[in-house]
Amino acid sequence: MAQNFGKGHHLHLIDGSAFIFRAYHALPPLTRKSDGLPVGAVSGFVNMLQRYIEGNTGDDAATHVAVIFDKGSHTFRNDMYDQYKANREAMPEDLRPQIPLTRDATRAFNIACEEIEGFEADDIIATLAHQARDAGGRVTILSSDKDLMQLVGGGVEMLDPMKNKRIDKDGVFEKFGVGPERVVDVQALAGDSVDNVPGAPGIGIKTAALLINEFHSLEELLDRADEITQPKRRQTLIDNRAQIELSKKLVQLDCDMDLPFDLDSLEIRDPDPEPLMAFLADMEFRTVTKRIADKLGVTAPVIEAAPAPDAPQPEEVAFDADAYECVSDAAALQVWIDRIRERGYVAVDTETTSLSEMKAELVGVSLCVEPGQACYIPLIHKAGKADDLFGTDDLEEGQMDLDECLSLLKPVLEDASIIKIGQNMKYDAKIFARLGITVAPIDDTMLMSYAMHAGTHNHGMDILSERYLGHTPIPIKPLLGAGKSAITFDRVPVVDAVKYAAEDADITLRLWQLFKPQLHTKKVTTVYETLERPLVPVLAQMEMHGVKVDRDTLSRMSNAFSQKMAGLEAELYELAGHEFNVQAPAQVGKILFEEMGLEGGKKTKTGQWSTPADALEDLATEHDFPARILDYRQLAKLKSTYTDALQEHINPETGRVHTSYSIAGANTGRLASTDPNLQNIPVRSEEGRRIREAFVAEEGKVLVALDYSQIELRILAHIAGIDALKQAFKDGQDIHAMTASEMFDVPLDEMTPEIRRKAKAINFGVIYGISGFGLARNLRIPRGEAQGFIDRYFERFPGIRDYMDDTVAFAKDHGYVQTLFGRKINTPEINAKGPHAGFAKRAAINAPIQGTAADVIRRAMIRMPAAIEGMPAKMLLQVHDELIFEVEQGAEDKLIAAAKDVMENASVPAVKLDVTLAVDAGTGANWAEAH
DNA sequence: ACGCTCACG
DNA sequence: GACGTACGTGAGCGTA
Repeated sequence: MAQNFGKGHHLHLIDGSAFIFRAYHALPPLTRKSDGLPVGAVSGFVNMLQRYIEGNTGDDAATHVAVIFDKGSHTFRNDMYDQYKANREAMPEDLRPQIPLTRDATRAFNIACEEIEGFEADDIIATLAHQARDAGGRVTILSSDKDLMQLVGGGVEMLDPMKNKRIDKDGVFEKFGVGPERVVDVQALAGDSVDNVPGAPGIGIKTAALLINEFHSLEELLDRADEITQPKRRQTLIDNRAQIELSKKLVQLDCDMDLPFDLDSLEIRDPDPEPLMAFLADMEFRTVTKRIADKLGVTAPVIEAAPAPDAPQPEEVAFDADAYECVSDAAALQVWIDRIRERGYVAVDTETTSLSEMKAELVGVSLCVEPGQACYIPLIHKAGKADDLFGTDDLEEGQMDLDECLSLLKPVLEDASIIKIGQNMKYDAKIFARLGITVAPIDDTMLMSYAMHAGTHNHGMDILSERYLGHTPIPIKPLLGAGKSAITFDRVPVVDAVKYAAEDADITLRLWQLFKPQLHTKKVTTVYETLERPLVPVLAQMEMHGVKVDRDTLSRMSNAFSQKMAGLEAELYELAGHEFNVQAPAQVGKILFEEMGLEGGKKTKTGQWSTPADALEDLATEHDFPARILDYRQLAKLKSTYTDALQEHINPETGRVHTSYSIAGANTGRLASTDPNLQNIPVRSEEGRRIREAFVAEEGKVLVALDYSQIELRILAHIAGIDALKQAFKDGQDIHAMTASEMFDVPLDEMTPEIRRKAKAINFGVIYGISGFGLARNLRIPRGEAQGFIDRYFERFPGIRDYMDDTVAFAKDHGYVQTLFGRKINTPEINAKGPHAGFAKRAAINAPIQGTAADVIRRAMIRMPAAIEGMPAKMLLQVHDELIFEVEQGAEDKLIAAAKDVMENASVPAVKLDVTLAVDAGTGANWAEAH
């Protein structure tokens, strides 16, 4: 039979099961309205197929494609080994009925869908890949399954759809340490716990690769096993020969199956709209049906609305960008304002010329009062085209006058009886504040999501919309472009802006309707209302105020650094004997470990030499070169990240630096500071600390810094109930010295700095979920000794061990951990197997401690404006356990008394701690002095 | 865009 | 000696 498939053709093989499981885990458990059939995974699967089809263009586009599925649970491998895949978890109940639907979905898209009883999908993929390769075509396998890596090579590649990463021969080598043709040999030795392939006990991928590379093949290795030098390894291979040979058969894919179809039958076909629409309508997917209908240029079928539920469901109204209204005069806006007053709430979104609120100009405002009913009010869109070099700055016709719009909106935005809903409302509130409007009261969908979902995903609008509304928002990129040719939003034509901007308000309103009741069922309403939402106006004020930074001080330091760096550079070239890029770790590593021949060099996972500071420090005791590299790096860091970059952030209008705090950035409840990050200004080194001298108080004022002393250890003492620690804090003792005394049986008056240093490291280690390895590395002591310290610590403070065990157990039970104030931090990875496991455990142990400390300072910040009202003082910055104020000279004592009181009592009345919270204060003309 | 390195609590 | 490890962040640089 003549076959057409050959050179120039490109076959895509999609691992269907992988798609299904990803779809299942990525989406909430959606059900079909009419009968409650679970369809979440089908919906995700359909979306992934649609996205795949849309993305299949360009040079890599497939000419042939098939989705390959497993069929039946019993395969020829079970006949060889009855334990094969025996420890697989059963398929979730609500996924099982969706499996056949994914086949239907594939066929509905007119994509070939293949499965064969008694074989795994991997075998079909292997056979097809070989056939296509032999015919001279290209093959891409869309999967991240390492079992398929044996197929790579000769025109066959893999594509990890999750990371969008192509895996070629080099990629396989990275994973297995051998080429694709020896992958099965390595797998046979290493075994696989997921598939329950036994392999050789005690041998993993690393050792297996070593052996195979030495003996060239598994067969030769087994025949010559007696030549292996390590006695234990030799015996293992001799004893387990049969098991290893069986393992190889289990992992070896069958690439020579008799297939009842040929490659030509997989040629790409356009979807047939009729059956596709019928399938989607049957699944009752409203949004995706409409989107695909638009793509295909057909009318979407009408999907019957579900029988009336108690509350209007957000997803009942399809998104329709053409339905949004462009408001261009006062009369039209008044209609919207009447509707807002009628309802008592409105979703608001602003469009501006910049992401930086202190520079951004308001370009337009969107409003939404009901799902699907949104408008956009364009204000200053320019008429000139973006690519028109002589583009005029004349305004486009049909826009509202800015002042007129604001004067109409102001009473609504400030009306105490109308809730203004936003996604990241701090941004919009600052834009309005600069225009004289104080937006209140507010709700914020980003913060609602953070209160419910911290730890599971981020809280940007795109991700929330996709996850919880099943709708992909219109992307901004095509409107603005990217890179150098990017334009600002005021250059976007009004017709396009309306669709994009109004949709954002629409999405925000729908998310609000969905999230609001969920806050109650997830029991985080109090967290949202007392720890998240009230922080918005407080942070907005701090950010707008900014901190004064002295440009001359920074500029002088930059120059001094430049000179020193030039000197060091010359010295380094001399030492190396040639010029090189001092800032490129790969080149530094090459000089150290190849040219100079130093020992102990490690490589990173990308195969480059690794040159972190601690490794260089060890080498610096013997050699000048690494010492000078360290000197250079410190200066380069200080100059580029601080003395140079900070100058760029001085706002020309205010002369101050305005950071932005993200409330929902860190999973634990901590804030994060960006643009610039003012939470990592140097302090630990003398040279770096001087940068804080550039953070100054205004003429006639001083800076005041107030910081919690040992707050995390105090919280640990409370949560874990460690009486000795509590007592020490009560007595105002040196906590690390006390720990050292307990552990090493040294009386306090005989304490040495060295012993205290060890105890301090252990105290911190405990907060981070201590491990012998980590402590050993930190203290640079042997691992056994470190483990000994930890054992001793747990012996003296048994409550700590209990806290750790209980916390991990709680996380495994509930999928989250909690702070003392009820903040939930989700721990989706806690039941993971493998290297992920330890990571998740330590994060779970740390989160309640770090998170409670974060809650405490949040409460203090929220109460601060009222406590210092009337004082000539402003709160400027937060650095996790520290607050920085600017206050008129003479008023500092009064401020310190008031602010300290708020901070020390921040936990009450919600939580009464067994330990007191102590706050240290400092003042000065600049931050270095105040700290 | 991503990995490495390093600044902070 | 199977694997990789202290917790939480953001920014600048080099390399692809």
